Amino acid sequence: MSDENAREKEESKPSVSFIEQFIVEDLKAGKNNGKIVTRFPPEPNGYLHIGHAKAICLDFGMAQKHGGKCNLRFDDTNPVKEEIEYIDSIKEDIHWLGFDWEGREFYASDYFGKLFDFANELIKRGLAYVDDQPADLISSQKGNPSQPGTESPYRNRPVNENLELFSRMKKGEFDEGSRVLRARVDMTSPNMHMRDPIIYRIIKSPHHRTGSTWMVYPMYDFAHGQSDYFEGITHSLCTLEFEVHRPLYDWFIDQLKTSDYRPRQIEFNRLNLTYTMMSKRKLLELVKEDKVKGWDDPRMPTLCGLRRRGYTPESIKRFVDLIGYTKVEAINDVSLLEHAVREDLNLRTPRVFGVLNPLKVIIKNYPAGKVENVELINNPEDCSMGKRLVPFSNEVYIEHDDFMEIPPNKFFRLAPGMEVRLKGAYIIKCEGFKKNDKTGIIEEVYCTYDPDTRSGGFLSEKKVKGTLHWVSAQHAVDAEVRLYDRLFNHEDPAGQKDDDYRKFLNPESLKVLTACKVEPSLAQAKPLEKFQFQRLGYFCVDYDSTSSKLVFNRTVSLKDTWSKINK
RNA sequence: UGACCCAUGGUGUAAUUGGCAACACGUUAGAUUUUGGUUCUAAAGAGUCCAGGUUCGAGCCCUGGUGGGUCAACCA
Repeated sequence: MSDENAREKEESKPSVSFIEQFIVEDLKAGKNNGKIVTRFPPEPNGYLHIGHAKAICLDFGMAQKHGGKCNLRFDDTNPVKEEIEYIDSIKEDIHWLGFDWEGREFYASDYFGKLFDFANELIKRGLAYVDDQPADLISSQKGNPSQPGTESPYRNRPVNENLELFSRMKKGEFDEGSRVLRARVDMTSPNMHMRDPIIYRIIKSPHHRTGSTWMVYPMYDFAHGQSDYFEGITHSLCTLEFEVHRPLYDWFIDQLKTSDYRPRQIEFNRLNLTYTMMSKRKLLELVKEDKVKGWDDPRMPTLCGLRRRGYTPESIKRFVDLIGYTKVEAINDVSLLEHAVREDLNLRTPRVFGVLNPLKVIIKNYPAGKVENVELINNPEDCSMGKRLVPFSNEVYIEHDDFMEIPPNKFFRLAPGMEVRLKGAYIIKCEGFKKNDKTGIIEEVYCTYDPDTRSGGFLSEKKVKGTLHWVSAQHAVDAEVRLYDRLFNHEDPAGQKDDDYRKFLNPESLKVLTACKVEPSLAQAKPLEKFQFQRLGYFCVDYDSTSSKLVFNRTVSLKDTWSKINK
């Protein structure tokens, strides 16, 4: 690339999402005193997944880029679904991604008092009322999207009565489901959310933070926008399905605001990935039904699952950056995510030798008992990562797939009469092999080596078509390797209605290889340490295996051009 | 028979706001390579859902269609 091109490429500005355009316009117009404050508002009812990462990158990223702040706020308005366990995992995952809320850790439950006061204020203004009807009746009175609703008989209840009933609801004098507080908006609105939405319901389960102080809890619509307002949020970024909630969001803000300040809700498209399912509820089912081995199962799209699988925060952020934010309901190809992780791992991981499916090669003319340490470059992409010594001897393991008795065309590896280089060591030639007559399985391969072809040596320039990775048999470290395929074999299990996603579960999604051999240097590898097993893919050391062996999770395979040739 | 939102190569996004449709992934071919990886080079692939309109000029603005999505939890 010429200097000019390089400069041009570097200078070409990254495209700016429509959201960022809105933000820049607002800032320019001096809205909200020219400040930007965002928030990331998870409900603590599950683990964060890569879809949340998309939101996190936007919420924290926009604030960071435009000199603002981003709060962490737990949307904990429904005690029956929420648990403290999730709060800790959420915080850990956000930090892992590399974002920080700088101590601004808030909870919707912090505002229960203010929210309650505001509800009473609405009642006094004739904008809210207690409805004594059961859920199904209220629901049917709402009509349907093409037919207006009808008003509740309690809609015009006197203010004092409303005030008293609501106060008694709060104290727990009534049963769950017996009464609700509704905003008095417009039963004929074409927008269902404006048809006197329920804003408070009676729940008697204790809340993980406020205990049994409250017997009434605000609904999402009555908590979210107001919480934004209380925190001084300027841009409330959420996913597309909340678009129809925006008029109601604005309606409450209108009742609440006392100055020019007002938060603005902007919606963007949710992340969908092929062969992946992102519904928290269904992910929870997978965990509970033991379809996977926990929230951090490396096949899960959760951040802890991806982390355990070997994904880096950088690769996830890069991916999010690549897919962008729009209002189109897109389905993103997992291959783009895999590209992002390969791109990152290629630069940062040391290359090592590991053999997943060992086949013993005996080098007949190499002195038994002799050991040479051959020098290998840890990472050709980054020479600062140095070199290491790997022991070589007369018996080595190679990949079973790297030998074929009858090789097809363009097979560049070992076969009778063929020569290959053992990377970093010698060129060897196959002179014979041992085959089990009953099973037809090749059990050993016999070779000779050419002493002059040692890497860096006299005839090291000699070319052969294939270069194999290997592990000295006597020095090899036993290891277990877990290969993960996609969890679903359907491109879009997320699009399936109800619980259909189960029938797309891929029974082949986990393969455990227990006879693997890896080079001795790996004996000291630490949990979550990442490597590229030469010619095999990127691997990550697992952290809590039940196996006594070293366990590796395969993050992702290398791009495999051979299988394409083979087809 | 409603309201709101959306529509650009196979996929995801761009298009200086009305000026020759670009980038990434993927695909194909070639070069390099002691990883069939990486890197590099090239190619194929959309004329922007449809029909009108405004304009010298429309992916972008207007009108009308078509297709898809969201909304009728005391979930968020």
